[in-house]
Amino acid sequence: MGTVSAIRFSASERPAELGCPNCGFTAWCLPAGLTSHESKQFNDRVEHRRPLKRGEHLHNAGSAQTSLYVINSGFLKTSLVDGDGREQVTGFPMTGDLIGMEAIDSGKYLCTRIALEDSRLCGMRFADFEDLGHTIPALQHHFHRVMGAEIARDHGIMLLLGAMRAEERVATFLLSLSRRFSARGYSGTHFRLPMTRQDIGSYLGLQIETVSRVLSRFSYNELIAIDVKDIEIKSLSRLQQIIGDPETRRSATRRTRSETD
Amino acid sequence: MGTVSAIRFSASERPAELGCPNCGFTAWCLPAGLTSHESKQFNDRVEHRRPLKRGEHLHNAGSAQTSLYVINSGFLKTSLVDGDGREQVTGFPMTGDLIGMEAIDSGKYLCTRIALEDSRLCGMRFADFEDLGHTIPALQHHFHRVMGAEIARDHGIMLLLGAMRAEERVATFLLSLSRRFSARGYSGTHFRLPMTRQDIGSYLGLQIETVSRVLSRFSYNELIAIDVKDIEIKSLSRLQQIIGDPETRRSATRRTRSETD
DNA sequence: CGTAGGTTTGAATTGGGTCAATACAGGTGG
DNA sequence: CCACCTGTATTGACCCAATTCAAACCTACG
Repeated sequence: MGTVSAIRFSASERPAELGCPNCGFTAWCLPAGLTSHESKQFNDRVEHRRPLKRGEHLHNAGSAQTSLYVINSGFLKTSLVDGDGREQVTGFPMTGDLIGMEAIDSGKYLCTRIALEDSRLCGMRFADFEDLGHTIPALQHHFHRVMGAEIARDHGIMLLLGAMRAEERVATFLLSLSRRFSARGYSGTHFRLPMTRQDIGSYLGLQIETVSRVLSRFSYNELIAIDVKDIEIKSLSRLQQIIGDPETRRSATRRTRSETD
Repeated sequence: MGTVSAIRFSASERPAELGCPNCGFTAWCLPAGLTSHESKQFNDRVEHRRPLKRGEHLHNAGSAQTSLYVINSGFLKTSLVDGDGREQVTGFPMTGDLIGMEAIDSGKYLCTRIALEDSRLCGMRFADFEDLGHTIPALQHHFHRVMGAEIARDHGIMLLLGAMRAEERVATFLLSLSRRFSARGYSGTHFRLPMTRQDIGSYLGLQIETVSRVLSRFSYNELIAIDVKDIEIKSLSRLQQIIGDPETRRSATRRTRSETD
């Protein structure tokens, strides 16, 4: 469960033509549209990491090293623990996501990151990353967009936590996962929830019993089919309607199918 | 109430030796430690803005121009409005704060920003800002730290919204305002709340009645003295104890002074 | 195959929301 | 100057969505 350490290959150890095979950063850089020369520069700074096993911590809150990571494959959870031992899950980063940006200001990670399933990731020291940005404007710009997107995402979660009812929160969560799986080429309607009900509850500001009950209700009303962690979304549109519609809210809340009864 | 437009002075219109008098950006740059030459480069790109009157919108959600702003003086509120007209206040930026970063990704502001009191701000087009970053590494680094700090702040609010009870939220809010006023040289124990109860409620995920009741209770228990918007914090430490302490929570919740009754 | 952690479901409880009435402050115009 | 009005704040009474408490029930893995 300890923090894993980075493995840095020297140029000689790693065949140059291989680059970083299936490197998360390489994929992450694609939208930036780097030239092959820039791409090589970039690749040389990447710290390749051994895989994280399920349950392993990438780092804990307060630890001092400041690298950014891109998830190559897998699923993590990001959580804060406040002074009183209360946990708040702030995100579930998956393949292609950049993580660790909250550490830039203080030089310490402020949250703990744990693998929800066996994962692989690539890291880069933030100082190196910033250096590259100075010589590769496209990279810099891409980085700024990703940080801006993270801030926008966080604002969306504030809306969820501050203004939505339990069913809306769960529906929003499922739709968000659906979109993220779709964007990565997986099915957006049939997938496995890699996190526990506890994790979902913490993320959504709900108790586990509430999460469980809402999922059961959605299942009863045939919006989804669910077998513990295996979920199939049967109607994206009806799930979407749950959010913000007081009418739909009422009919889906009670244990009543929309037509019958 | 409409969006104000930027005024850009040409070099000839604006006396070079004046720079930007009391420019928010100049102050914002201080921690970056720019040389005077860099500072001048920077200053030349700042778009000076006319003051915002109380109630005026800096911009609305969806508007396309993407500048970053530093608040020179004053107080704003940042809020999202979702499809169903629900408002979520995501922050109360004040003097020295950098705002607008959520627009970098999509090129559109995702939230509305309104002046809570007469304010002045300086803006800079994001593209200009990024250009300067390429030639001034210290500026770039400072910007990254500020963005990272914003992400960290947002995570803290998620903890507040997802895991705290009403009294803890209000106590956290008051302490955060106290710290921010202190950091700017104002009193950290006696200040004016520039926002309405409605705004506070939206920010904290509570109804206005709840906000009002919690403040009344704090006042009854002599943690604070409050006259509508004028607030005096009588015990920072007891306010701090509210957060996360179930014992204190109970005794402060009921209308009972800690000793008497 | 046993057990610890995770999940579901029911019943009782409650913190905060909703509804309603009143109070109050700051304009505004006569 | 006062009378009026509008938006904001406070307070009380009641209610309900979500939590808490409790009891099975899985199911994964050592």
